[in-house]
Amino acid sequence: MDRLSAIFSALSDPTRRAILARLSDGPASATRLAKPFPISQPAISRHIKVLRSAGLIAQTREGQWRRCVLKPETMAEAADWLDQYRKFWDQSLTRLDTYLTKIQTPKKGKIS
Amino acid sequence: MDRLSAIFSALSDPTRRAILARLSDGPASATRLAKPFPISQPAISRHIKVLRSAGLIAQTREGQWRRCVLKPETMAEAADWLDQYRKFWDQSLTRLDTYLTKIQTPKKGKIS
DNA sequence: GCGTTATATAATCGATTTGTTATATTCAGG
DNA sequence: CCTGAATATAACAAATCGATTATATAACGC
Repeated sequence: MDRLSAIFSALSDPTRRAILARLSDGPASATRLAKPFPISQPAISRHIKVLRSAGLIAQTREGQWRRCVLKPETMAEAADWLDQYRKFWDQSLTRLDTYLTKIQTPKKGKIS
Repeated sequence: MDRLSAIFSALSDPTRRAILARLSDGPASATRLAKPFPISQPAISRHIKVLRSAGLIAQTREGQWRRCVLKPETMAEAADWLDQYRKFWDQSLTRLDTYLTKIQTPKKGKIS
């Protein structure tokens, strides 16, 4: 699977998004991540594996447990893709487009 | 399926992302959307259905064909979710931030 | 109405996903 | 070493996905 598909696919599960949300408060072990969820430990382990395969988190062995941390640069890849479309919904950003258009066409008249 | 999951899931397929990319150039019929792809018409029809169910596109009957258009506000929902995490990766400035910084400090200087 | 075009739906198939329980691995501490 | 905690893996079942072919629906032009 291509990288972007893996990222979006990993994000398409509410449990995994909740795990990411938890990790935005700081690193945590898999056991701690599992706590809020009514599913088994192996199920969480697989969710973690999906997130790791997509590059959204990293795990480092730390003695007995494994510390999970966010890899935000991977989320940025998804955000960058979506940003291609930002101009279609975010009128306020047309300020930027206007600015860029201006500097690209320094003296000529209408920008429209 | 919850809305955000449906959106990310719809975005997790390269064919569907290509369809959205094509629609960013303007509305198109299903047949026209299908043209670049080596898969059957029903397969495209289902991809369109997935995108429509997620709210990423809309279709309006237009005589014999159906006009597909982007619904960018739905993409904004995914972008908004990701933006919660932007602070984790975006230490430096985005283009917009750079622009806003520039106009806030009109003194000029290095463009780099 | 008829044939053509555009599109959706149904039936089906194989691959993937998500959960389960059971078991293995790996480390810490006595 | 042995026990227990933390985590991964295996084996399996049910659900979903993405593709196919065949068929249905709806509108157009004659």
